[in-house]
Amino acid sequence: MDYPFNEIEQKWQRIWQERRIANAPDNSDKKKYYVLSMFPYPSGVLHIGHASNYSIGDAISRLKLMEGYNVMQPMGYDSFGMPAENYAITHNSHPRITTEENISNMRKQFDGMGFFLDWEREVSTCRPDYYRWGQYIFKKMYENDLVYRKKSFQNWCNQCNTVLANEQVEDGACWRCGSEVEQKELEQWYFRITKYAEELLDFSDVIEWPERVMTMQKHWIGKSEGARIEFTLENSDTKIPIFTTRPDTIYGVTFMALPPEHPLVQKWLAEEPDNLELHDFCKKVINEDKVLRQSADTVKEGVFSNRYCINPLNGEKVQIWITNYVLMDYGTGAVMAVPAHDQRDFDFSRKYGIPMKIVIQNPAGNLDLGTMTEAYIEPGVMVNSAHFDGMASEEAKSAITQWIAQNKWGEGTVTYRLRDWGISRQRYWGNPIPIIHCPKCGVVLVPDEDLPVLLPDNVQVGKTTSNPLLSVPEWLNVKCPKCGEDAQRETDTMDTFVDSSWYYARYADPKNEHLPFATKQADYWMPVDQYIGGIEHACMHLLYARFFHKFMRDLGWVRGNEPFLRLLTQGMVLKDGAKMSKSKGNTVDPQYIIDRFGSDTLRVYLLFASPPEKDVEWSDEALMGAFRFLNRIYRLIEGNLDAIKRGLQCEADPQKLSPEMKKLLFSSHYCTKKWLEDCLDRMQYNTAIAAIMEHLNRCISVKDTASMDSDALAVYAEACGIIPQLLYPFAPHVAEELWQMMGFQSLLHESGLPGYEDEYLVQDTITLVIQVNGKIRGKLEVAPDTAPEILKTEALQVDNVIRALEGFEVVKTIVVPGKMISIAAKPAK
RNA sequence: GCGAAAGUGGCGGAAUUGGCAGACGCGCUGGACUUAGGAUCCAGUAGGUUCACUCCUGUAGGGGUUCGAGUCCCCUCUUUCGCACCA
Repeated sequence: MDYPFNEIEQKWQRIWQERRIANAPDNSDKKKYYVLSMFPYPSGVLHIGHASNYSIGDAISRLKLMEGYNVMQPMGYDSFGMPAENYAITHNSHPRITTEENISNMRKQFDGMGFFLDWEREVSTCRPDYYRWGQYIFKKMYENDLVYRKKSFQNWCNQCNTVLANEQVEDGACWRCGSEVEQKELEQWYFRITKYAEELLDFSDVIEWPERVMTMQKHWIGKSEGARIEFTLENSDTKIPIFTTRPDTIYGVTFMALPPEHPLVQKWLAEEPDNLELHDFCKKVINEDKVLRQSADTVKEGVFSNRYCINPLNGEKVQIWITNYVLMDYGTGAVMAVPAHDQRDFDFSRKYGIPMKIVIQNPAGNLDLGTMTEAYIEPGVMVNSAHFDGMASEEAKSAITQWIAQNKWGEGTVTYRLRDWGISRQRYWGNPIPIIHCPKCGVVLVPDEDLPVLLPDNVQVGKTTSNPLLSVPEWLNVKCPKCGEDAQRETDTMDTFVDSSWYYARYADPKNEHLPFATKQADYWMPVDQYIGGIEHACMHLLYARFFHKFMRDLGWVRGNEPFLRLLTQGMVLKDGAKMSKSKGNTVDPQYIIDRFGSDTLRVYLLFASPPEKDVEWSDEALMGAFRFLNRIYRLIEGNLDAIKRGLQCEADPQKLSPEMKKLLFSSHYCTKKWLEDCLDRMQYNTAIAAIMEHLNRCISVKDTASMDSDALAVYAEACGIIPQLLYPFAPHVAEELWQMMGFQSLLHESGLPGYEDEYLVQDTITLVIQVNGKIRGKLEVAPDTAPEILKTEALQVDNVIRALEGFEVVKTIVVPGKMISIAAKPAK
């Protein structure tokens, strides 16, 4: 018979709810612990990935609860965005309706898992009581010069009518509809995240983040040190600033490389309408897929501009080329090309026959233009570089930078790969940007008292070819808050990553009607102690949230520099070696598992399969193993309930125990110790569960409880009695049930963490291994405190050791306390 | 191309500080039981050798350090991930 998981799970879910165990009070004398899992997009179905992710968070929460913390684990929905809008379109409905339906469906499934979640703190980003404060934060950023509008070239999909991020363009086509992506010059709203670039590189205030994530962010931010140098356009005052990390190569500049988007190039295009070569080239390059164009294997191309600029250091005339390999939005958008010492410039100059000049000689001194097959990019000795000749090139970097600064040609500077964050989206289902465009006053912020700018309901999503917001005149047309004249609302909505950049703070004070959250609440709850989510957000959500947090800190809203102290990047649940997805048809429905085996079984399976940060391959058989495990526990306790209950009233005299009971006593304490280390220090729940299994096997192997004396009963009851406590973080329902069956009145988390005593971990005898020349040749049962000299003597008397030493003489004997005796021997003469 | 991580039985994984490799689970083999169940219980399960004791081999491959290496060092291979014209 299977244990009645269904009944048990419903019962305890009801009791937890009635007792409000997951509703964390804001004012408590207890220390807080804030556990957060990344909130889901409300697809309407809880999938195995959610179940896995949230089972980890739940285990952590319940452990911290047992430890005595005031634990908050909230949940919400990332409900704005294209998926929600498209879902509504395909279901011929409105996203507000479909989203709320989906949320209520997901909520039921969450409840079925029995997660410890504070639903009174629920947030949903598409609800006005939440997005209002996103608009408020936008305004604060605007007022602090962190928001600006910029015209630039963007990936544009004609079919979807919106800007696409680079990663949403596949082989030059829209990832969603497959139509060709164009480059469109658009005015877009940007967040000045680069202002925090330097600070975002600093992780000294996080406690435990995966090295991998920090490295990814550091690479993404991509700090490089170099110099900004101004070249002057020939016969003109126009300056062309460049950025280089190699000022030591400046005497080797033979051409200047500009991208077609460069303002100077745009100016020349306008000046020379008949220059077809230039026009065709620029048009072609600009319309190329950004991703393709930026790939390293794209062939370098360019056209000569018929113009020159002057190298300020030596006054040399330098050809200006328009090329496809320079990026407008990195550095200054212009490159001083040094073909002899940069591979890209080398390739380009060989193709177009541009001169080269060696200015750094290799250590062998044999670098020669005639024989070079690739650029020499290593350090060396300066040559052809005026008074810097003879200097080591590494040294020359700073010397030349100084020389440049002294002569006011430029200065030493730092550039980041990180770009400002384009947050404009030309879609309906997102947070409206609280801006009004007035013909007279220009860009005007919507006054606080008019927030939120509500999304109008009466749009027909998917029916218009442009942003649906443009088709709602009563929403679009407003009076300017400043001058009262006719004006229009901004129709761009915000990237949904904006919504998720501060939700963790809203949970601290989710119902606040006057502020995003009160500082008092934030002071108590922030920062998040443990954050859990997928690694795919390493350079997006996790970076954006850190940026927001630092901004909110600068406003005085939060203390501390980091939003997430500890980060756990959980693995995925795979099936047939691939991520589960509807299109592949390899999904497993958690509800199906819960109905047949219960949520406790699903949780134990997921947590036991591997350490939390690793991927797990789904296995029906292994799931059954988890189910059998819980059944075995249930049978053990239910079947021996009388003995356990009696035993709980007894105290054991350790001196009077049989060897079997001594072993059981040891097992209880040893298992608890291991469990505590695995759960709290290492967060490795698979081995914690393995420890429970081992202990369970030991308990089950003890038969005949009927004839036990009171000492044995006490030990037996303790051994069985700790199991519900140890099980609680992983299978809370059945743990509570068994705990109650044994007669305890309290809820399990109120029992505190189980403890162990060192005195019971001491064994009468221990087994030492004897090695001869690194190979195991025997074992020795001894008292733990046996002196090393005695061990050495005894080891040499073991039969097998004697045999192994025949014809050898002992050179050295090493005793590793509690572990082994290692004998080194060499052949006897 | 650059950078990072990883590679352990038939499978998921364990071995925390260099100290009994394969804990625990799945699967498999043999047996017991019968309320015939997605059951339970017992025994076994890295490979080879042996009736058995023993012995030999074994943590991707090769070398090294050490009394002792899955663990540390060097080289090679494979896989995964990230970045990929960032001047």
